Amino acid sequence: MLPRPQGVNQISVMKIGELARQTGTQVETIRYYEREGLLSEAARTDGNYRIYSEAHVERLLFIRNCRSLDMTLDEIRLLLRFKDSPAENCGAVNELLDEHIGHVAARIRQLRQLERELKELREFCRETSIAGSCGILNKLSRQSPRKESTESSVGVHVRRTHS
Amino acid sequence: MLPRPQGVNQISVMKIGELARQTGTQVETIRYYEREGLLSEAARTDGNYRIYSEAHVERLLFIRNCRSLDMTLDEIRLLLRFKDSPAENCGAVNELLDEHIGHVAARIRQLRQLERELKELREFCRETSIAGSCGILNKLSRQSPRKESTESSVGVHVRRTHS
DNA sequence: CTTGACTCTTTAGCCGCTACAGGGTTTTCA
DNA sequence: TGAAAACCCTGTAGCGGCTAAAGAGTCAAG
Repeated sequence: MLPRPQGVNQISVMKIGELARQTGTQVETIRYYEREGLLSEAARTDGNYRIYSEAHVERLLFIRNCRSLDMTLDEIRLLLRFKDSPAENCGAVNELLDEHIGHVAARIRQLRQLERELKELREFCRETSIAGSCGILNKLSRQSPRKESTESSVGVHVRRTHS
Repeated sequence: MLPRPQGVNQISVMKIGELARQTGTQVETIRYYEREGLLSEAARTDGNYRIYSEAHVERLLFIRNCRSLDMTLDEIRLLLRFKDSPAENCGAVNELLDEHIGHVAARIRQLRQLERELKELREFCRETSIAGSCGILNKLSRQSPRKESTESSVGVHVRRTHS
């Protein structure tokens, strides 16, 4: 029923695995986006397999692009709404992007400060010794926790360090 | 039975709310740390209330210090183990800190790159127009998603932009 | 006809909390 | 003294953005 998937392009109807391959997305992530309403519900084959076209590739690439720019799914949802109504004014798109840039910049400032503090802390134990007299452990015990910068308490919407 | 909490210090036995106040921690967070084994199980009053001493204040401040330096609970667990066995060599403490500094530095580099890309993207729609011809939306549709830097795919353990 | 690759749905887990709901205990104040 | 308020308890669910796994169905090749 469906043309069988080839290694390369020219296919315009495909199953989820091929969509995943063409966009560098995991299959589960695609289904997740569908549940979240970023992708509309796909048509199905007789065997209940989702089927996609080039249009889905484009839309998913859009989403993945936005994600690789660290936008939230909510932000992406908004952008998609504009993409879907091309007659509207795109001022809000610019606004969203400017805000997002602001968040990234704020997070960079936070992390720079954090880096300074960590390096300062590291200086407290230049030489390896026993834990009981380790300058780092002692410093960590005594300092009072610095409060998060005003920026972040104000809701910078920028995540922390670890992944 | 317990001396009643005063606005200021000198109290050495307290309930969870006072510990929370003295350390700037939420009550639920303290109970969470206990569940996670960062704080040992607290003694209880007749009425089943947790009771804490100065030692707990110190330990919790240590934890909150580490958290404000964006360490994971796993990292903190390791540091606490060293704190609890003062005879051991603290080389691993230095190592952990160096690694953590590396992660923060890597995340800063990633975010700088991200900032550059976002600003570049922003240039595609200098003037507000209609969404159908918005340079930003068009660019996002066409570009193929840049892969995350090798650093992050290698497991930099550094979170993304939003919070 | 079997094997194996693919797909389906549902559910749970990751991290570090945070926020309930629905109770019990203690303190305060009239 | 008694009622209300403030505090505490346990247990469970939710946040975001996936990821993984269980258990079953579908389909194409040899």
